[in-house]
Amino acid sequence: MAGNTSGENSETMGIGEVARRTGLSVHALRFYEREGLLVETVRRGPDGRRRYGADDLEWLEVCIKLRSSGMPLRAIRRYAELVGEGPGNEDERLALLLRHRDDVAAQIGALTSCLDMISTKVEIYQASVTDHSSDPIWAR
Amino acid sequence: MAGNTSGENSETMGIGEVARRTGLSVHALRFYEREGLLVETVRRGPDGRRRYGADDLEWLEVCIKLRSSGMPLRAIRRYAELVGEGPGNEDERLALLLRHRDDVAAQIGALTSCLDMISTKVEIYQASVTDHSSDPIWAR
DNA sequence: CCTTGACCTAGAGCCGGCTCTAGCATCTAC
DNA sequence: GTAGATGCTAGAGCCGGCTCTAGGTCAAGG
Repeated sequence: MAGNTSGENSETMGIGEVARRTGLSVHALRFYEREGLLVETVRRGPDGRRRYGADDLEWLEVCIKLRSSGMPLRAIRRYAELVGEGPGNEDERLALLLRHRDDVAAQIGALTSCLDMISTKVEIYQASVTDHSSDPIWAR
Repeated sequence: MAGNTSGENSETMGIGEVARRTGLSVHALRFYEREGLLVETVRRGPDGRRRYGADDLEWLEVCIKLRSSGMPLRAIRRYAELVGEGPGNEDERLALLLRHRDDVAAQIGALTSCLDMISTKVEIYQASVTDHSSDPIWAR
């Protein structure tokens, strides 16, 4: 059996295992690394293959959350750079996070307003589906 | 003065005016029409130019809300088709809206969880920025 | 030995959703 | 009658974010 495919609690994982655990594709993992999202490039085994540790996994989960909340790769890269530079730039990290927090809050607000509209339409259509006489409602 | 650029309450508007009012670009407006998002193709003036009515504007606002909540153009097109077919397919419109409503709710859920993570980090960094002694915190 | 499977790099390709360009028509105001 | 604004079409281009391909390495197992 090649690699550590089924390694449940191995100290370091191959890229396939990380893909399984994070839900990212191996392609995406290599892509993220090329794009500089990973604080430091992943360590390699003596065979030149990537070996991920638990810390890498944790950081990837952070990246995934940032991405899934719409942070562009550029910004995540910047954050990773700041983290990689070590202590001393907490103010900049904070500023970046605050900006993104506002952004996410705004997204939630916008989505909530969309949800309202959709729910209103849903109610209208539910009425027109159960009660056929309300067909000619001017609903779109 | 060409067109009805400043028409505040004109019965029909040119594409530029609609762009101003919706925030979409004229390019995007023509693009949306080509893509079939507009229920029926926009009426034209005798000069061959698009004339938008208040109903078009309302529909565009719906499209904008659907788009901004992440509904793909394909789905909006489908919804527009259903609306364009007139009464009789309310069940299908409803199904489509319900699917999207679930989707939006899920998005809000995901974003809220991201917001939590970000807020946690914000707190950590706010502490480390005000209180310099907490620098060596293992924060990322 | 040879197959299988996990992994590697470099780089091309793709998809959604616009955005922009070229080249032209029309209208109004000066 | 010409400048400037507004509009038209067809189609090319762009950007972000992956995704996939080609061609190869390496280790274990049968």
